[in-house]
Amino acid sequence: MEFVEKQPIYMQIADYFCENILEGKWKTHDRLPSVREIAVAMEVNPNTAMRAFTYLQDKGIIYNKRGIGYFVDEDGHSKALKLKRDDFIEKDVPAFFKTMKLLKFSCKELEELNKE
Amino acid sequence: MEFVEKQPIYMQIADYFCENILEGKWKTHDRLPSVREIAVAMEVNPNTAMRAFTYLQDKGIIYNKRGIGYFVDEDGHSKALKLKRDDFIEKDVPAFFKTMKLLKFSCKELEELNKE
Amino acid sequence: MEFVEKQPIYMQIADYFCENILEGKWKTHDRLPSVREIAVAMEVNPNTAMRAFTYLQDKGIIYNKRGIGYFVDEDGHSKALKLKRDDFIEKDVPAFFKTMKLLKFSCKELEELNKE
Amino acid sequence: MEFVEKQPIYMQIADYFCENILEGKWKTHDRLPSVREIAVAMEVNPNTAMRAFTYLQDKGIIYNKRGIGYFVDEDGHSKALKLKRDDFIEKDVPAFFKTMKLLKFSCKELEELNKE
DNA sequence: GTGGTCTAGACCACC
DNA sequence: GTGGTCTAGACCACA
Repeated sequence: MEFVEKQPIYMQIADYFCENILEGKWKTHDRLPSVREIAVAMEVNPNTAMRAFTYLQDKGIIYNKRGIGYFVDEDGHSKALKLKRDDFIEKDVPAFFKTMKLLKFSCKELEELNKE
Repeated sequence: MEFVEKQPIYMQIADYFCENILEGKWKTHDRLPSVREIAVAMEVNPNTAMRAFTYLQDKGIIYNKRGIGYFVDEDGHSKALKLKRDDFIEKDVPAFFKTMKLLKFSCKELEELNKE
Repeated sequence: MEFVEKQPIYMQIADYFCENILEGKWKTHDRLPSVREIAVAMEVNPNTAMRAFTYLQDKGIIYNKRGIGYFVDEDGHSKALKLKRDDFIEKDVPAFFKTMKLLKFSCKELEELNKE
Repeated sequence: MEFVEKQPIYMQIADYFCENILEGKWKTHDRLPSVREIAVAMEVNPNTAMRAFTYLQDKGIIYNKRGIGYFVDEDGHSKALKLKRDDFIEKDVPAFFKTMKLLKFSCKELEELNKE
């Protein structure tokens, strides 16, 4: 049996910023909080916060101005959307359908929950 | 920010048995593997396996015959179903819809993935 | 005036492995030294060695087997070649031509040095 | 493994003046900017700028008139050229050929890049 | 033994 | 102030 691992903290931070960019909290060329601010606010080591930013930069979602900070990339929103959608389709959706099937959860029931 | 911790192992084991009962692998009054067997098979401390059984017994899904083992309860299947459905409806479904909304994921797209 | 920065150590380590893969010292699916071995051999912190590997893994040059080590990827050689060539063409070659021009260094002279 | 350290700043400044003399920006007996001017312009400690001049004076590329300033030597251009060429031939060219060989970079490819 | 994550804290260059 | 790199050392899961 394989046990489920927790998501690394730096990934959860990256996810957090991804989601906030998708929600429009930070728009193109907006400056994100500094590494140190995040470290304090999230009670995390600066290195861990940094790692989240490095990850997002690698993905082309944010960019860096030396000595100033990190900013949402021109294509940040769309890149974040693609990243999250791919993940959603690959992992979340199949798992969701599997559980639905296991619980004999009908699409009708699902639709009613959606309306609420 | 609060970080997501990993699910305790005993809960993952309890989930595993729940799912297998729902799938019909173990039916009413079937005897489940012994704590020791599970501990060996899953490479887990016997106490951890025991804790999973205690949890399932509390939920009325399995019962215990002293010195013999654990068995699926008369209502085990339905109780497991209810437990899982409640959890599904309370947590998984809202989270799923929230993500769908965030990603502008249409029901149509979802249906197509379901067909595949 | 902008001063030239030194290449980060982890990048120099990554370069080192790149070059050795190109030279054929490590071939496809060969296991590279462990993070700890490198740290000791190069008198570097394990984190720094790790960072070099993470970088090479991101580039698709090496891959990882959990608990075993890092290995040269199927396409590792070609990926490393492309990475290095792009860098060479973008940076080294223009700088080289610029210096040649500055020093009035003819192609003929260059060719003679090449023969030696 | 030995890691490459960055070039000392005073050497980078010396290089800068060498290049400008070679480009003809400063000709024989031209007065170079004062140590203080350089220090301000390059945001560098005056001692560092001074060290660059001392180095160039040692090489016979510039000379000093006490209380007036530094000037390009009679043979400054040719000495600078020799210095740079020697360095180019001893270090840059072999390194360049080595990389070319490693990357299987043909002379033909190089020529085409030169034309552009 | 392996890699992966994380903390604590340092030093650096750039703005 | 900002990020970038690096060290030292810890704990974890996996093999």
